[in-house]
This record gives sequence, C-alpha cells and structure tokens, in this order.
Amino acid sequence: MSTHPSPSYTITDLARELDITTRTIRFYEDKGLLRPARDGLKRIYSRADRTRLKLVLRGKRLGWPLDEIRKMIELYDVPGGEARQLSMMIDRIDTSRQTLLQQRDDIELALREFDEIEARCQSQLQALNVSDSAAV
Amino acid sequence: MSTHPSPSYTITDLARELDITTRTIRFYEDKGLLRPARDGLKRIYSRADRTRLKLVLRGKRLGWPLDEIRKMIELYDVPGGEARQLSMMIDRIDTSRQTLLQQRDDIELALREFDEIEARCQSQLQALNVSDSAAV
DNA sequence: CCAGTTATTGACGTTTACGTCAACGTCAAT
DNA sequence: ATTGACGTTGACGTAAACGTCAATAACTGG
Repeated sequence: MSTHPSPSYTITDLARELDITTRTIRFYEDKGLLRPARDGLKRIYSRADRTRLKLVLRGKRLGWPLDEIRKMIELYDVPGGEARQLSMMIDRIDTSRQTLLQQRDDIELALREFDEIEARCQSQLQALNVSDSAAV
Repeated sequence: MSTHPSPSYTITDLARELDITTRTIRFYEDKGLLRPARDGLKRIYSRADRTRLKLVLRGKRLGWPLDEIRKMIELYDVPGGEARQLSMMIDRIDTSRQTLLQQRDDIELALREFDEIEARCQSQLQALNVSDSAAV
C-alpha cells in the first residue's frame, strides 16, 4: 500500500494557484479560517488547508462575510461528540441551507429575466437589420 | 379602460416594507441606483422605483457590490437605440450571466455537501440512540 | 561571505456600505 | 404658536476586507 506523500504548499504556491495575495491568506488565518502548520516561522499548508481555502473562496463568490464563512467551514469538521453538539450542527446546516436556497431562487429569477431582456435585444437587432436591407 | 392610479411611496414606506433604513435608500440614490421624483425636497417613489429597489436588494443577497448592481440594473432599461448599443447590452448580459451561473454551481455543490454532512450527523445521532437504549 | 529571494510580523492606509448625529425645513393637529 | 412626525442635507464615524509599506529573519547560490 503506497500512499502518496501528502503534498504541502507554501503560501505563495497557494496564492499563485488561487489568484489571491499572500496578504489575503494571512488575513484569513488571522480571522480563524485557516490554521496551517509551521516550520519555524514559515507556514506550511497541507492538502486539507488548501481545500479549506478553496471553501473560503467559494464562500466569497457567494458574497458571504468571512465571519459566516468561518461558521460554515466549521460544519465540515464533524464533532464525533454528544447528541447536543450533533443536533446543533444540524440546526446550523439547516440555517445555511436556507440562505443557499434563497440565493438559488434569486439566481434563477435573474437568469430568466436576463434571458428575456436578451431576447428583446435580439429582436431589436433583427428589426434594425431588416430596415437596413430594405434601405438597400 | 380604467387604469389604476399608479401608486407612489414615501421613503419610509419603502424602508418599512423592505426592512432597510432610509439612510440606506438615500445612499443607493447617491450611488446612482435610484432616481425618485421630487415633490419640493421630498422624494416620491413610483412603482418602478420600488421594483428597482427590490432588484438592488436581490443583488445584495447575491453579494454583488453596489457598483455591479448598478450596471446590472441598467440592463433593465433597454436602449431602443443603435445596433452598437444593443450588442454591447448583449455582451454585458452574457458577462453577468456567467457570474450567475458560477454562483449557481457553487450553490449546488455546497447544498450537496451539506446534505452529506447532515446525513453523517443523523447517523451519528442514530448510533447514540441505539447505544442509549442498549444501556437501558 | 554576501546578495537575492522568500518569508515573517506589525502598522497604517483605503474602499465599500452604510450608521449616527446635527441642524434645518414643512406640514398637520392641538 | 408650538409640538411632533416626517423629511432634507451635510459631516463624521465605523466595521469588513483587504492593500501597502517597513523592518526583520532565514535560507540559498555564487
């Protein structure tokens, strides 16, 4: 059974790959979104750290504040623990889900409206072309 | 043909209905997102103004900056004009659509992950309950 | 050994999106 | 005439999310 040597990344590796600055990555750590290992002073990012960072960026694309993103990411570390903990987790998941569903509805509406507007633009263009060829 | 007397709203009407402050509404006007009519100094909001404001709030729920929201809203005022204008509109619509589609993908992924995490929580709870009843 | 590259931790600046006064206008009711 | 209720325009404050230095440390090739 040969396991791959789990890859590690420097801060600039991740910054380049994910197209953000090192400042941003350190800032996220300050806010409790990341906890990379250290080699002396240097930060060492594991595969899991990279995954967490990508989760952060997905949260950002959805417009969530870092604070909310942190809570959301914490959901990914399932506490093996007590029943209270577990049902609190489930509550939080439901809350986040509500936000996501609302956002999805908003997006579906916007997409349909855009389709309609674009269709109107296209038919406008069509009308212009017709009057053009008539003018020739 | 009896047309309804198109309704108008004061700034506090809209603030109350949409659960935002008057300060926010004025701020949006400053940023060029709204252009209500005036009665002397007082702002008078038409049905269309209200619709625009609701579009702004939808943009906010999707995490868009006000700047982007303004551009997005401008898409709703179709320029009857030239071919150049129209095809520029279509380009902008496509750009906004790309953002929306990316967001939708992110949401679908997140929803599935949440489902999975919740399922794990539920089975954890199940396991606890079983061991409880065994302990009785 | 020394310059260059890459990293670190502050400290301060900036932009966005408002909140929070302050000072004033206007109109309706007491 | 005055007192609210509602409106207005500044001006300043603030939290979030970084950007931008500056000073310093640690390794790395020539």
